[in-house]
Amino acid sequence: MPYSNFASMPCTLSRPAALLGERWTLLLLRQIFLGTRRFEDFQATMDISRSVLTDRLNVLLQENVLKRVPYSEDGRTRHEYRLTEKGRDLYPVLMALRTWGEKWMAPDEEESFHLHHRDCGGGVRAKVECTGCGAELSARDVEVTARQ
Amino acid sequence: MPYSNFASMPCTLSRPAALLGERWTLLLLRQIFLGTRRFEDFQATMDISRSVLTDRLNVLLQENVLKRVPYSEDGRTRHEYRLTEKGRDLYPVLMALRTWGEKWMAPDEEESFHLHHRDCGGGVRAKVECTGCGAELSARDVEVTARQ
DNA sequence: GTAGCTGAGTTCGAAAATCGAACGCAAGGG
DNA sequence: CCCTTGCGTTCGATTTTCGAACTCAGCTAC
Repeated sequence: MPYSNFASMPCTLSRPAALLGERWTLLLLRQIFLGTRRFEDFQATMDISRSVLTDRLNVLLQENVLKRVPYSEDGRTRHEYRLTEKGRDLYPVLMALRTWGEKWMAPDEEESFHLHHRDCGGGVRAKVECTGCGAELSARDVEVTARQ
Repeated sequence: MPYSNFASMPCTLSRPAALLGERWTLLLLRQIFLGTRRFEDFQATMDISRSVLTDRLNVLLQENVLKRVPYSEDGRTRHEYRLTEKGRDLYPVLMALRTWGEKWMAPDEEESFHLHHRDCGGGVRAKVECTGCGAELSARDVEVTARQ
């Protein structure tokens, strides 16, 4: 099976993993969550090649993670890339990566940006929770019943 | 900046994103969390090319996400790939992908495997939480203070 | 009106990553 | 011995990515 076929696998983990597991896609989403919206700005801040950037943006548009929104500047109409609701819902994925990165890849390093809850100023952390009892879960607390 | 340089960026989100954003890596981790441990089994279930599989396993070994553990079978010593504590801590990342996949990529589809909390039988869900007040957070509840 | 600038891509040859198939190798079994 | 198994390595062909140049539309200045 080529990599691209995972995009159509009947598995709710494989398909997101294949989509976000393409080179640049996670880094592009990071940049978007940090507020970048325009082609030129992605290109400048990430130093990605323009053709690959075009491709990744188009994939995310097609998946309805991003939308192109027109706006005016100097009387000219341009477009910017913004998250859809589906895209905004990827926030836990990015935060899970960051929570992991803070714990395991930067023990005594300054964060390059700081996040806090608007309402109370608290920090931000991703976690896995039981929908039944509300307990926080680790891999070992969870049983897998495979169907394939 | 080439893609690989993100591996040394001083950002606790970029570096995990660059590591897990390599092709196959997320799918490989999925397979590991589902219990696959041996080279041949990865190769068979994912149909990844052997050389790339070798490379990805080595990267994850080097990052200390996986460890090679000897075991005996038929009196022969072999090795299997298992998660370290650092690796097990990636669980929220995978669960965040799955939570997203269930909501947005499979509205009326059977799950290909089922997960439940050993203790109470409940379902599993990833979320982002405020470390101050404990509220569940979405992207819009969080303020970013960039330092770069 | 025409020359230049700017944002947003497109094109294309070179370089890197991935693929698949064959090969290597060590340990056991027959 | 020769065969099998698990686990890789090697290598030539294909696919992706890279980087630099090119295009194009809509202003802005002259």
